[in-house]
Amino acid sequence: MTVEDEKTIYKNYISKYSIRKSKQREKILEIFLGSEGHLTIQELFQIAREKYKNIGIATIYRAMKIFCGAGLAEEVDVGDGNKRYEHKYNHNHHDHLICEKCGKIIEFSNNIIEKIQQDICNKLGFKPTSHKLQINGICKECQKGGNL
Amino acid sequence: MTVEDEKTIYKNYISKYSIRKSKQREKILEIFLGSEGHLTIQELFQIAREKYKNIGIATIYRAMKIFCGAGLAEEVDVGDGNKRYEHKYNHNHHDHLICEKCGKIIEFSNNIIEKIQQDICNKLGFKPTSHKLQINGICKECQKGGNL
DNA sequence: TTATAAATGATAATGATTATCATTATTTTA
DNA sequence: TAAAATAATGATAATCATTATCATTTATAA
Repeated sequence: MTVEDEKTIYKNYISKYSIRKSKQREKILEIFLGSEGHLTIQELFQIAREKYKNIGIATIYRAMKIFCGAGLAEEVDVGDGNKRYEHKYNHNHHDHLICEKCGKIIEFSNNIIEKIQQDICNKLGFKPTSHKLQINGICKECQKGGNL
Repeated sequence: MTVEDEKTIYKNYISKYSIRKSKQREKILEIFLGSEGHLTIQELFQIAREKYKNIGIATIYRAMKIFCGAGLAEEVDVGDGNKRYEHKYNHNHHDHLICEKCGKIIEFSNNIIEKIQQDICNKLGFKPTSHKLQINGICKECQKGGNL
């Protein structure tokens, strides 16, 4: 079961770096693992508040940073001024289509694009560590006027 | 001469939208047109201050927004928390390699990548309005330890 | 179990951007 | 051309996401 794998990765990570465990952080991990999509800090905070009345937003920030370090989460910046987080473990690299009307994020991936990027880097002697491709536009549903 | 073309575009644009002319904004336009690279608001502000002692930073923000509207400038967000501006007139679309050490921005473009993006959008019924591809990494010079 | 040091929650600080507003400058029009 | 109308400016307050601080709580090691 994937969630168990991810929890194991988390446990190994905090053990390796002498990070102490905390009930709050484990609750945040559960919320994150149980979520789909690309949640913002604010969204995670609101969900966490329902389950842990006094949790502070700083704890969400701190936890997500740790999950990113552990390879479980990845920041996604769609340019709306909010950091978002998506699952990274067992998820292949992908790119994003972002609907400017409804905010929906559609994932896609393409091997040829990846390959060309590698070639370009090789040619320039540039050592890539990460890359992102975002296409902004209007999704199929919103073109029909579905989401106004 | 390209700069003259751009000034003409600017004049036509402000005329069309009943935007009044201002010495400050014209100075900012000159600085922007005379610059290479991808300047931030702060950088533009500092240069403008040298030539126009009392200019306010809000005026830089306002001017760059107008230049974007006129199709002369385009915002570039490399994820460092600062908006940057590059020339748009007579510049084909291109993507960016960003060096994580020295901050250098290298431009590139590739027709095949563009074509594949179109195909993906067509397949999904997604109507693209813009897109950006950024590759982060270490540039050739910094790999040699040149920029530490 | 006690000493230690990390984690938390509240909130202050930061930094980029936007809004506000009195003043100045540009246009319009009489 | 002069006066009226209104946009632009500069200073600065407001906003908003994120980070830092710090007293208190909690987890771990001795």
